[in-house]
Amino acid sequence: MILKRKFYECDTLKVARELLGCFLVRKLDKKIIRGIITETEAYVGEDDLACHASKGRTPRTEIMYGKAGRAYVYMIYGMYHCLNIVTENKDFPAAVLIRKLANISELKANSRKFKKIEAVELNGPGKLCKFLKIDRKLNGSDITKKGKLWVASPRLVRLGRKKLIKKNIVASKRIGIDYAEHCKNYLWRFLLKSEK
DNA sequence: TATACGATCACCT
DNA sequence: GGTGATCGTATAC
Repeated sequence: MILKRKFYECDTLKVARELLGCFLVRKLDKKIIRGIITETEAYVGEDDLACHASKGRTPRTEIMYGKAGRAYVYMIYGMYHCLNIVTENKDFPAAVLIRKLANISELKANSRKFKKIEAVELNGPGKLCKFLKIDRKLNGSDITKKGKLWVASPRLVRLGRKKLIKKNIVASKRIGIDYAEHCKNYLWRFLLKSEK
């Protein structure tokens, strides 16, 4: 089931946690690629010095002030892109950075089922965007509709998987934000431990 | 117009 | 542990 706008319109830390275990799905010309989200980070409001919106509204951060459930994609270090999903209410800037995907699989045009791609590991926002061909053309696109990019909950959620995931979430400090003063110590990075 | 630097990654020692 | 690649963005002039 595709995640609806309402899912993203609430507390960013909650959304960051609940995205763990969900599928990120990318539709390309000739195939669909998906993976399970296993690492996220929350960036919340102008008071969060690590959040791009800490400097207020700019052309770049405007998307974070918009409605929830849309993609915020930006270029970093001149060579990589990062994918975020906008959360919370209009005019409150917040988003969840998608950092890692596991169990990458693809559905080819002439096939009926997803096939796991063993060789690929998308551990890191830059690598993830590169493999899924996510760049700034997708900035602002609606994640709550089956277009080029969306998020779906795993089928087993109703059978108790949700509780299992909750028990396996680890919180830690966010990566690469040493400049963010006291905010760098917030435990706003969430990882899904291996369920083995 | 000029400059400094980053929500990264691969490669080096 | 450290560094370079590479360019959009914010900020200073």
